Amino acid sequence: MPSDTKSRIQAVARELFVQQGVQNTSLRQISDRLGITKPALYYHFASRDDLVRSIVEPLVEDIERFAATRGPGDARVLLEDYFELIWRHREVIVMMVRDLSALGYLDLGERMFGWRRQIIALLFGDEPTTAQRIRATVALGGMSDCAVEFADLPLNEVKPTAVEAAAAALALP
Amino acid sequence: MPSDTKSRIQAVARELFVQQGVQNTSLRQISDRLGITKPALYYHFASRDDLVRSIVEPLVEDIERFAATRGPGDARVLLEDYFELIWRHREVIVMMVRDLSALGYLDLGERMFGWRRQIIALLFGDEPTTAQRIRATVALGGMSDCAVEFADLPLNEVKPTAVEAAAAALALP
DNA sequence: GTCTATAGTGGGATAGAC
DNA sequence: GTCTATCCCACTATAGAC
Repeated sequence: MPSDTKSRIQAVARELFVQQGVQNTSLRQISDRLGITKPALYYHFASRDDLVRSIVEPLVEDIERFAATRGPGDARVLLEDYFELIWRHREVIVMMVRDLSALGYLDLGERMFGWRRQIIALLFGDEPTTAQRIRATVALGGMSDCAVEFADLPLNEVKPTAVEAAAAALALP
Repeated sequence: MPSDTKSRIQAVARELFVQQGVQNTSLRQISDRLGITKPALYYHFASRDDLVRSIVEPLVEDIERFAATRGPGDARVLLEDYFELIWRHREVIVMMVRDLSALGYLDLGERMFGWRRQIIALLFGDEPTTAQRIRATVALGGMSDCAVEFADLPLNEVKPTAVEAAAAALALP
């Protein structure tokens, strides 16, 4: 029954963060919309950063599990599963990429770089050539852009073509 | 002779913005590094936003000219020229994408959407199918990511493969 | 063209009552 | 769990002397 106050705070905060950016959203705005006062937030979260972190965490955990638990396998299936992963989290991804510098304390820049390297390793092995890394960047970055730009379309109108384009960028057979 | 104070302010500001984000950089930091005081900046720029705008402007003008003055032509050449365009501006693009929400007052989100639509029109005509728009997003977004992620490599080590991957994503012959 | 001094604002955060 | 009241801080911006 996660409709307690803590969850409601997170829901409102996520909505405001996505709409207008993390930096542009104050605790005041969040508490106002909930009909409570600013200090009340501090009963549920130790700090503003703590609140932001709690919203980004599910995405981070999902991606890290994806990159860590997967073995080498069919590249096309990997692209499909990766697309579904970022599609599930596309709202938080919008929030993240639009405000990366505001989330600097989470080291997201560095960590994203690490995730991508792991996925490239699944595609091309531990020592990919520069050309392979470039192709993988077009493929993975392009799919991310699709999940963001076509966020309002149904998944099955976007995924097949996005995966097809990414596979072509990778020069998959 | 653009080594006057105004240009030096812009150079220092751009460097700090790229390094640590726009929102995370204060006028104080900029003036300190220049060895002048904060109010001195206001002699050269009407406001903080005005300074930021002056740094983003060259990129915006270049892209808008690119999208506006070009006719339909060879798609691969278009990809090549587009890549060189974003490569030239990759530092400011890093700054922009890492802090999009801080630049909300410049309407960059909306305008980027418009630029991309114009370039897609050059590739696929005025009424592209959804599939064409998805493929174009993978191609153009993927190339942008490359310009950012491989910013330290020489152009001719990145461009050929990035363009090749983008062309494949578009399903070009 | 640059300074000193300061106004004015808004944010995050805490103390302590209820 | 939520409130009132308040602190402290950093920032943008302006006024006015030099």
